[in-house]
Amino acid sequence: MAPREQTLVSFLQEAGVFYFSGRLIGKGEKMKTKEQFAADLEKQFGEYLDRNSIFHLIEVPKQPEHGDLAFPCYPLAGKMRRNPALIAQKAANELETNDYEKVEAVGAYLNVFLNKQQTANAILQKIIQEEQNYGNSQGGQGEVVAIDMSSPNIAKPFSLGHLRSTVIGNSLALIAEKCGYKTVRINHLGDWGTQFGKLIAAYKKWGSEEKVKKNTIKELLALYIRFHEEAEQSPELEEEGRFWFKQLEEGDEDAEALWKWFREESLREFDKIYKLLGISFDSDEGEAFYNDKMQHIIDVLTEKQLLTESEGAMVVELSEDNLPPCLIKKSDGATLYATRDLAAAVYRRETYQFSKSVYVVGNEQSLHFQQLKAVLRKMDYSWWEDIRHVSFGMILKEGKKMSTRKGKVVLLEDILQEAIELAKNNIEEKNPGLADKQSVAETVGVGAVIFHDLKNHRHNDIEFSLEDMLRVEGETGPYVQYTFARACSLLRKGEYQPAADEVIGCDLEAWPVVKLLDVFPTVVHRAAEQDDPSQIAKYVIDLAQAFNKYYAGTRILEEGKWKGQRLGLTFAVSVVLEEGLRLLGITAPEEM
RNA sequence: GGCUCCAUAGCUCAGGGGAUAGAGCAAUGGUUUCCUAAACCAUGUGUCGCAGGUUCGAAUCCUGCUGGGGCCA
Repeated sequence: MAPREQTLVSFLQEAGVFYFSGRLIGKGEKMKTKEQFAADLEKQFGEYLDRNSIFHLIEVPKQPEHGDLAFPCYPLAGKMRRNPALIAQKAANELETNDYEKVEAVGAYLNVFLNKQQTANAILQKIIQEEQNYGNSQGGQGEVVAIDMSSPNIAKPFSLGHLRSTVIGNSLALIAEKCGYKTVRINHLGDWGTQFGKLIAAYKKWGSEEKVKKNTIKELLALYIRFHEEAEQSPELEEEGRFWFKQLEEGDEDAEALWKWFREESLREFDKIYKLLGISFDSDEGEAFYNDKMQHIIDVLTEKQLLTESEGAMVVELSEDNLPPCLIKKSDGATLYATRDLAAAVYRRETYQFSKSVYVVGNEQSLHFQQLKAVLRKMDYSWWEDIRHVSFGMILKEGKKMSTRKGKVVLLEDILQEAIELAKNNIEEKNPGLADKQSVAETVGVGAVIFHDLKNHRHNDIEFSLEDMLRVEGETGPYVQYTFARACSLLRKGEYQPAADEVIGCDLEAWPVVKLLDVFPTVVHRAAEQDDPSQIAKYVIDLAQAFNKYYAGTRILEEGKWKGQRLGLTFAVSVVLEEGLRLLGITAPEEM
């Protein structure tokens, strides 16, 4: 276990939160009840199982008719040499029933039903008091997480792969912040490489300033493609490209001015997307930034005698790690990705003093990151362990990797615009009186695209489907947003005022909702531990489904003694849905 | 060839030792004089890729195999 995680665990334990076998149980009534249940069982079975083992065995049944907590008696059967069903039966009879609503033996299981009034009141009060701070923790206090995310290539379209990196990285940052960490979002732009030599050459031949200004990415991409097409006929073009890259490397004014200009214009276009996504960065120091920081790396490697020569190139041998050698310098003296990333890692460590450095980069680069860590370890940087490659699957088209070539790419910006357009049509159709239609449409359209990306585990490849991305019904972002908007509408119409001292009860219909609300902090922790935003996306769907079911069956605004309580529940749901969406980087509109 | 990831309903995916394997989409039918129908309800579907092993118990853990993706030479 990494040191950082140890601090987290010990902190949580101090705070009264308990951590058992990777499962984090939030502080609160339910946990106390689980503890209590374990203690009660220990009284009966202490000579066969200790309390900790009992606690482990207790589970939350999938079927509600099996109660809120359950204890399987199979393990006892072996030790006691008795039929497990009989053990369960006997335990049910002997268990003090006044602490629980109901205790039941079903087969080998001992099922326990909690006191709904009491439990619900505790959970709902907590949420009503804490509001958006519900689920916060302080495990990362004083620590910094650096997150390498997005990192598109200059002069190329913003691909869907970069979208994944962007939204996953942003969500991980938000989750880390909720756990008390400081974060640094780094946009490691692909702004260097031989392709810029080619681009400069192509621009000098065929480019137009006006066109590039008007439509930067498309124009630059067209120039790049034309360069490759023409180079097939006239190979001397390649030579020209190399010449201009050399000029660029040597600081030729003309070349540098063009490069800077390409970079700025591209960034300006990317910013439109980032603005729509609601994401900003703390640093956009890309590959070029490390040009003057690589020699230092080579010096250190040389000094530590880690470099070996292989076919004219300089490499770090990693056979002891069962890895191929890491190329540091090519035979022509040019440095490589690895060298640049080493320089970046060192720079980030010195600049941010991170306790964790995360790279949200595709699966296909996992070997590269293994090598990076191995080399850092050999360089005696103790923090090599704090580097984490958070990988994700690819976007596929017809089962294959999407090709960026030939200009036949789907532009993210077009997808976003289409999603927004669709949302706008829906508003016109369903809620034409809505104020601020455009901004709600943006929120919902963008929400659909982000949620679609985050709802499944990062590791899975995604088959590209515009239809799926734009879907707004079922397990989607707009579904959750809609549920939130409905809850807000109820609170407005019911003129809900939070009353901290009011006791909030719970009927049978609301119980599944309450149980889900209780579990939110646990879900946030799991998402943080596993670097997995999909945990939160799935949770928020579950909660929305549970609330919609409740809504369909119960008249929340009906006058009467329970109205205030139903609104209290509605408020708690709205708080958690909004916060859950926020952690995914999605805004929840109050009306839609 | 080496390393790695994946395989669950027609499709997209949950579930990561325990009770009858679940959602969404798609299909069909129903629900609005009533809190936003982007909703809710009902109906059908499974050799959990194959074969062994561990266990009282395996979709879940281990090994092997098959098929697919990716990375490296």
